[in-house]
Amino acid sequence: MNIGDAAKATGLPPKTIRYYEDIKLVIADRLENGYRTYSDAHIHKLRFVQRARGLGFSIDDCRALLSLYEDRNRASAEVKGIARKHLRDIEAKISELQNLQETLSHLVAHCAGDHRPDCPIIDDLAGEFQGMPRDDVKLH
Amino acid sequence: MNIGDAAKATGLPPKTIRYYEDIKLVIADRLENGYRTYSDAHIHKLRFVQRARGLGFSIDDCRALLSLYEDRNRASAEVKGIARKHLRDIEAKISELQNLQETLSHLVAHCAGDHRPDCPIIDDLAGEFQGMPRDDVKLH
DNA sequence: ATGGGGTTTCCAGTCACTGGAATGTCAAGG
DNA sequence: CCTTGACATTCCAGTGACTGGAAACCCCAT
Repeated sequence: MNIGDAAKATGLPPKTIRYYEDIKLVIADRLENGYRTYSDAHIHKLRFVQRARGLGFSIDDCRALLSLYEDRNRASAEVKGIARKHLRDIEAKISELQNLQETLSHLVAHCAGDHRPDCPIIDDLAGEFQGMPRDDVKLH
Repeated sequence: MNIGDAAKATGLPPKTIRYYEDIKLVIADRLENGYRTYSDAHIHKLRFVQRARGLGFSIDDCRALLSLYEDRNRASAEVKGIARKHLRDIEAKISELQNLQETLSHLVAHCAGDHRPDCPIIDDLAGEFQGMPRDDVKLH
């Protein structure tokens, strides 16, 4: 199985598979002609990485998870630790984005969005509130 | 006002301010000795960009918003358009992250997280469900 | 004149790829 | 046997938005 078939089997682009080899994440065997060749075990690992990336794990997380995956004697606590940390990151990101969403949707709601130049969005970005006049900005 | 004071006034690191000049976002004047010098108008623009970036607008968005900010005759509709698109992006990102969160928190909840090797997180990443045995993965 | 802090430029690195160029290999068809 | 086309290889560069570091320059106080 060479790289094109591996790409079809995993859904990863060939470029990405080569990249994963470059960074020593999943290393293929080579045929005599120099072509990469993929066994079922390789395909499994690539799919594993693909799923982990799809869940937003970093490449370094994937590296750790992959080595835990290959270790029959690992403790599940290690895996859970990585996953929990990632979950916390996701939750932090969500609430950060929700704050942005709230701010932005207020701004958008209060902007007439017509031909007139008055715009609360711009005013907010400029740091003016309650109709404070804007400093005259000199354009050069 | 040179770059260090501009940094203090805006909260942006000097490196970032230089970078913004590099990409022609906010261009300082120069003193005879080659030092950048910042007027109040420059500071306003930098703060404007900082706020917009803080709301997650891309540099390209910032560029557009900044030129609208400088245009007294702009229509607020343009600004609203940019902000609404950004809001849609944020909302999409939030729901994507919420899906991840749900999946991951289920997985974490079902993982014993102890010394034993059985781990539903790894099993899921490996693509196995309902206790299907894992293919023997040959390690090399 | 010396020291310390600020400033300049330029180059490289981050993360996880992605695009493109130049070259090499293989199987099928004429 | 030769060509064609689809695949493969490597290497280099670019993405976004900075950030770190090196070498050199400038200014002010002692």
